[in-house]
Amino acid sequence: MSKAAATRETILKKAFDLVYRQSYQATSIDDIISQLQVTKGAFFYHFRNKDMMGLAMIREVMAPNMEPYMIHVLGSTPDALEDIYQMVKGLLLLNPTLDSRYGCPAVNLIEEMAPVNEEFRKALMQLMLKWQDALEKHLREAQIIGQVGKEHDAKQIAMYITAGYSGIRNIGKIFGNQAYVNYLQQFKIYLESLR
Amino acid sequence: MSKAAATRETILKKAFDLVYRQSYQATSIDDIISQLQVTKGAFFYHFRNKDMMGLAMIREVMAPNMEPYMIHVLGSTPDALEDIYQMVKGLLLLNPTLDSRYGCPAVNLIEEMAPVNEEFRKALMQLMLKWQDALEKHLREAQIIGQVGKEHDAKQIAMYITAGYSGIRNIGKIFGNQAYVNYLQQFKIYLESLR
DNA sequence: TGCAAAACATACCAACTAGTATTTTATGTC
DNA sequence: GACATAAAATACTAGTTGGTATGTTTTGCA
Repeated sequence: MSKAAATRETILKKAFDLVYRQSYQATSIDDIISQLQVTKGAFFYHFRNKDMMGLAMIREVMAPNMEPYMIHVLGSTPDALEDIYQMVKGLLLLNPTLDSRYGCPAVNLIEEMAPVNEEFRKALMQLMLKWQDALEKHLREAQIIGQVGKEHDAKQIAMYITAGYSGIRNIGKIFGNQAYVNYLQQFKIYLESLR
Repeated sequence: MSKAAATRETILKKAFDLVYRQSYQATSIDDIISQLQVTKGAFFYHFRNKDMMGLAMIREVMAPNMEPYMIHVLGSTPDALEDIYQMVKGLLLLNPTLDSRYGCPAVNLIEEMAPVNEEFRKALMQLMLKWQDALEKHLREAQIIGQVGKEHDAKQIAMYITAGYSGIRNIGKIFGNQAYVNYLQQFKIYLESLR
């Protein structure tokens, strides 16, 4: 990787780091560059403005980051519903980069930016669709091999699962990790009802 | 009500209005007062600083506002689970003051402020607890009269329901009202599994 | 009716914001 | 090694922010 590409990448990664803890709008460009050996000239050489940087952050940091935990993890056990349970449990309790206090980077950005910036909304919708589509496909395959009842709507279930995850990320911000533990118990009950 | 109390109230209500659409941190004091016949002197006479106003807004506008739709509505049909379904449906699809684009005022504020301001976190936790406690009580009564299985944990279900609601408010910001309709179908299935 | 306190109005400030204009340095290519 | 361009550094600006200092008006009440 060229030095220029490395500069661009460090900006995006530091931005992601700060945005996760402070929100996008509360993270200033000065915030980002002051924690790196990067000046404002470099920042605006690589990005036309702050929003272009934010969109690049979604596509080049957040999208690749989520794949292993939200998509590739599906298929790691013999049981499809257990896979899904483990995916959510992994995200909530086992992922060392995520903190109940700060929630989920994607959920946070949707909450903050979708209503006020149409380009962010679209980019974040792509992110969420990638997850939902993977879940839907996983559920359909489970229906074929008899692990999930054929009477259920895979697409709807996929959306319901992501909604539940988003929601407990919100509740977790006020009640902490204990909310995750309680949620997972009810989530398990829900998943079992799909067999 | 005294004129001074009225001034205070209009500030809080206009703040709520703007915060709902723009978020708390993106709503400036100038924003609020410029849309009213109120000056900065009046604002800082009634509130020590912006955050004290925000906390007053939670306790004096948001908390009373939520009660009819989130608590008193429980008990309006003969069936406890139908009550809960209608409550969520009412919030998502029938409430004219809420918009899928902007989500739910309480969920938004939790998402934004809980991680960065401990006082906001506590005030919002009280808000959420009031809802969860009402749901829990409602579920316990339903268990006694045989409308909900006694094997279920009412407190956990109450939290799970609020998490689901929070989550679909998030998803709704990117997919719009159609997400609400889909969610409600799955939510109904979940509720029925509790009988 | 007088007067103190409450309620508000006005003018201001220092810190911070995204973004620009201009200059300097690094890098690859012939 | 010359030269063009990419990459980055520096200094600046206009606008916005929460908050303050100080002055004026309104209100309740002795």
